[in-house]
Amino acid sequence: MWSDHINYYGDMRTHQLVLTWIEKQLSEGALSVGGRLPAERTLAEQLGVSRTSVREAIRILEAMGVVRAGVGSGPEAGTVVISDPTAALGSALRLHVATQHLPVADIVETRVLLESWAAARARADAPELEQAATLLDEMDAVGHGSREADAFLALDVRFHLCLADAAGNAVVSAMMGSLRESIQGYAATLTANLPDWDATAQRLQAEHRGILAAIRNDDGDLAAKLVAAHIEGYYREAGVRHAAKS
Amino acid sequence: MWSDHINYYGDMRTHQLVLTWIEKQLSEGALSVGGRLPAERTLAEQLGVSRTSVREAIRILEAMGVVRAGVGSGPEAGTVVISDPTAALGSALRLHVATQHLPVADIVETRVLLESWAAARARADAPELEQAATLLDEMDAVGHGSREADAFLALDVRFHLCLADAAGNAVVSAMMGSLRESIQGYAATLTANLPDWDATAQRLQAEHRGILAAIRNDDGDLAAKLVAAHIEGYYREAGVRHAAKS
DNA sequence: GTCGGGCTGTGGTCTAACCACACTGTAGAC
DNA sequence: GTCTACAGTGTGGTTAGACCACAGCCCGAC
Repeated sequence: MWSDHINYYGDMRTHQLVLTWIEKQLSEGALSVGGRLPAERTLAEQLGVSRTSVREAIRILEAMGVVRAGVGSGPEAGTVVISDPTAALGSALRLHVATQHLPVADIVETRVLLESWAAARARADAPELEQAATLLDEMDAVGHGSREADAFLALDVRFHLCLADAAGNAVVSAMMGSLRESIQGYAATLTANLPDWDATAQRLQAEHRGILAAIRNDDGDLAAKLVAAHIEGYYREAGVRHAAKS
Repeated sequence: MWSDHINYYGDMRTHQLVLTWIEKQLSEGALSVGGRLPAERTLAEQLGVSRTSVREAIRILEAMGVVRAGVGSGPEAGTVVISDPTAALGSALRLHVATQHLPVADIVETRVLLESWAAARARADAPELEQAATLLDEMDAVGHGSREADAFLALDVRFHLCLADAAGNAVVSAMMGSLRESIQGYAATLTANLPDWDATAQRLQAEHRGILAAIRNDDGDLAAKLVAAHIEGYYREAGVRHAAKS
């Protein structure tokens, strides 16, 4: 039966065999986003492995943001193929930050790099800019006080992601989102260091509008400079010495 | 006992509970790189879950490049904490490329972005440059013929990683390595498109030396330009229209 | 026609067992 | 005394089988 096939993969661990099979299906287009994997029991029987091994492979894919598992029956149930690269990169980066082998400073630096590039490259007529403008208005609308800082920051994240999306590079967008996610918990605590949140929020908003205006004026260089200053300024104010490499 | 604790995490899936516990240990420094996780059976008992769930969590960490599992006994055995962000990002990107939701063009573009930045920022006296020079000599030494192209490309990967490391940003290095890995299979087939591999290899080597010289002369801007031209030129010659976004 | 309750198929979890592996220590041969 | 062979021990790797919760579906009672 499939024993020859198994032998070909030799010393590969069982769940890796399942992963290879699924990745092959994806590459060949037999599985695509929105499609559903065979049921775990079915897949196990098809590949001649135990359900446990199939589940381990699916767990990995789930962690990678490639599939989503849902119980029950119906269209929302089963294991369906999605595509959420941000989730994968984000949790990976977060874990490695936890091991303290990825300095937060390097993450901030990379974020500046990616966002500057995105701002410089964003198209002035990108539809994402409309959404970005809406988000800025919402940020103005949130009340004052430290309690509201979280809401402000949540909108801030989406604003920056909109700018990244406007550059039209899915990889850069995903990486930016994951960088942001990986230090989200970190950034949230930073607001406590700020002497005057209201003043900071107003300054950030002014900077946001300056960046948006620069992009809409097709002044990519200016937009990139403003973004870099915006991010670095925030972390510097909150007490992170990230650019002090020397 | 731990039931209160369990209730706190409420609807969290069991393996996520294990993941949370391990990540907490990492954050607190109770576990660090080189350390060993408790044995699977022990951990299962400690956390009050089944070994299955513990294994699923460990599988995810393994896929993320956070741990390495080894059978047997002795210092090399057991589940030990490592830190290989490149592995995580690489396989994640590769999988999403397979779903065709991450265009190869975007990956190449991002690679140009990151490598240009790294070249511009690399220190002229970085020790990694020595290694890079050695790699160039080795590339010269490999024989001609398409059979040797693989060996050449393998050294080429390491050369570019050296340059990235010279910039001193772990996140950028990891992302670069993962980008390269995610399209490795893709890039290998590209050489078949080349009309004259020997000529291409010689040109690449000349460009490599030019880049290295620029970095050593502290001419970051030139190095960045050369790197961008180097990468884009290769893919263009091999038949990838990646910059043709318009 | 509407409501209720089983039926079915999905992932989620657990238990218990076995295997392969690599070291470790000890008993025996020399 | 030293070396060798081998059983012991602890590790991850894998499997089978069972049970649960969930969500949709279908059919019968009313």
